[in-house]
Amino acid sequence: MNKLTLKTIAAHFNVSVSTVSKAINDSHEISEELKVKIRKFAKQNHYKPNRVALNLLNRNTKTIGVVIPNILNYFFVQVLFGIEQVADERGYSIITCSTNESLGKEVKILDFLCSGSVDGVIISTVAGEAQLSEHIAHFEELLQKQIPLVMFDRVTEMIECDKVVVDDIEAGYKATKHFLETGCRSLAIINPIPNSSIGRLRIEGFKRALKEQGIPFDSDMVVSLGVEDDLELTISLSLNLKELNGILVFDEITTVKVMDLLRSKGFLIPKDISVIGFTNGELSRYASPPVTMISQHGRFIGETSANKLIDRIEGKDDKAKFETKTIKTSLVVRQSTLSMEQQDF
Amino acid sequence: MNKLTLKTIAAHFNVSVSTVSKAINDSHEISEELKVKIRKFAKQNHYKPNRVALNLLNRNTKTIGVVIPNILNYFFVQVLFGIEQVADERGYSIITCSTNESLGKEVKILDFLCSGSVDGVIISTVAGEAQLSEHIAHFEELLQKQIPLVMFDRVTEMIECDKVVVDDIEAGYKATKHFLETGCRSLAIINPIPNSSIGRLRIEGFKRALKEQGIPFDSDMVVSLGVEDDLELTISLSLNLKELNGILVFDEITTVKVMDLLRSKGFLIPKDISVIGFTNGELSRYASPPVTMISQHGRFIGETSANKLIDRIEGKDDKAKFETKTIKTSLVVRQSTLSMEQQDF
DNA sequence: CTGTTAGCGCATTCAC
DNA sequence: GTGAATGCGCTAACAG
Repeated sequence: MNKLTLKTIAAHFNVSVSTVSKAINDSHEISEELKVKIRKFAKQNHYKPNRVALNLLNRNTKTIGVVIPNILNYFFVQVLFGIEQVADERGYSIITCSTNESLGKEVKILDFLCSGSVDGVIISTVAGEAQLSEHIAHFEELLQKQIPLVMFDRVTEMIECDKVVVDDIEAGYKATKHFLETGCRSLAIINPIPNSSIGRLRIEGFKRALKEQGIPFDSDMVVSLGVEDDLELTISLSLNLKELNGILVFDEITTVKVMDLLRSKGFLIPKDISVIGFTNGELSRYASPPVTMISQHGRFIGETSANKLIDRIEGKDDKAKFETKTIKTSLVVRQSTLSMEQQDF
Repeated sequence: MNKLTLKTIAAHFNVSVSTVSKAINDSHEISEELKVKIRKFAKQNHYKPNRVALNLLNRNTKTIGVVIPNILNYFFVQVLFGIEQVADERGYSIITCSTNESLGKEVKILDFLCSGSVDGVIISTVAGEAQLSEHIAHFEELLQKQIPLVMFDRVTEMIECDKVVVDDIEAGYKATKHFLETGCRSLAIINPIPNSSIGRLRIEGFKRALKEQGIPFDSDMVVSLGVEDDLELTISLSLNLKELNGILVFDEITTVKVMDLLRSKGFLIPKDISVIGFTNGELSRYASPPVTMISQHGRFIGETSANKLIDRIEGKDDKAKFETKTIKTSLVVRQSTLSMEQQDF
């Protein structure tokens, strides 16, 4: 009973394959009697049309490929969750690929995704702008094959497609302003994603907020942290913690690590140093103290991306020009920063 | 240039489709000259064989379906990570489905997965034993279609397949013993997965450890927590916190929530009440105090499941009887429990 | 009402 | 060396 196909059923009833097909699809062309017989048999034996065959026939797969840099990062999981929701509602499955922050793997994955296994792709690329200028071929292949593409979060201007981005300038501005408003004026940034353009944008917002208050920006305020770098070493080499009273960190896990480090060195948060992080996940909520965070609304980003992609796939906005949607962030104020009132005294 | 197929290429060179196919697959039957010409053209235009067509031809998809109850749960993400690793190494893709703890959705998903889109399935079922006895059909269909199936974590004896389980009895025992050894003898359990058999096993281990010390077990010690239940209300109705000195919680997020609650009621952890949780994720490491946890080694569970499934798919252990692998847990001791030394004085 | 034919894209016989 | 024919499982157009 391994393979139950139209053919098998046809043989069983001594009719033709197309008759069975029509019967199962409830065509009016087939006699009621025969239809009932066939459908009953099909139901009993759990007949299901082979999706692969249908995919070949319809030239679609009702599947979308999702490519993220790291599945252990809560932000991306939130996005994935949003995508999953929408995909499910609209009748699509998702095939998830993690690049583990490796450009090589990203190329391999995109190559694979070009081969007809998916109807469209949602990606947050691992490639920084420098790398992309040399290594953009894997994207162009997708575009050339007319496979709809939506980039989110880590995007690039070098590729023309729909995009869903966070308003990172505003996010950096908002966080910095909160520092300033609560009396923290000696600030630093820790950037664990130095290759990505989003870091640059957040720093842009940081600068803007400083400028408004007439505080000069100095590039020493920004500490880049490579994947391999030791947090403690890097920080002790680059920052004079005693003079700081606010640190902005660009991802969630690094945020709590920085807080651990500060505590172990005897600093009190937020009394001595305030901390604001990015990505409002569970870690921030239950860390001690609970962390003031920029929420990028990952789930909403996922939903937006998925809806846009599926619209594209289904040709709903066939002629519409590519669109970049900007998702506003929120500052979720908790106890790792001083309160406004506290500061007033 | 949308669709570049063998046919297109054949037309371009005025040869037959099969010639092109052979040329591209480097068959010795084709003249060197023509082969070079065709292959060069194919490369330049990024020809890629259509995977869907190949799937239909080979009757496989090199894809495995992964079904988990909740993608926002760190344990499952860890497992997913492990599966992804192995799948990638062995040339498979994964299609991820989340049931959101809904049996109805699980049925739908399994139904979908039966239709030939995957070569095998890895699942942690949402169904408790009671539900399964009424609702096992969706699994039997998979088995009947000879689609290899591996269950992990939340498994059931009612289905015959390969399984990867956590040694939950031992885990419950280990955690309880740690309480007892650090002087906590008045214990309680909070169980947010009351439908699942794994809760029962952990409680089993709990009882065993109590018995060894001659402490009677009372079913009031176990508090079940439904998805909709309010944590604070349920606890205040069921437990007398002042008399307790140890709480064992069966998942990670509930663990930190319980700790938050205890703190807000003025209890010190671990001085007044010790806490041990399940799933050793980031939350536990960075909570305050860092939490003593049972680690189930989710990533390893994922790797083991994926390897077993792919072995099955590729017929490497065709005749081998179904196997249940038990993964040992570890107790990761941190500061939410008293230290042994402390206790000695 | 039912069956025949054709084709989705590909690889694999088997003729020539 | 090259090409025609076959079939994976299915649907749709067209005959009967």
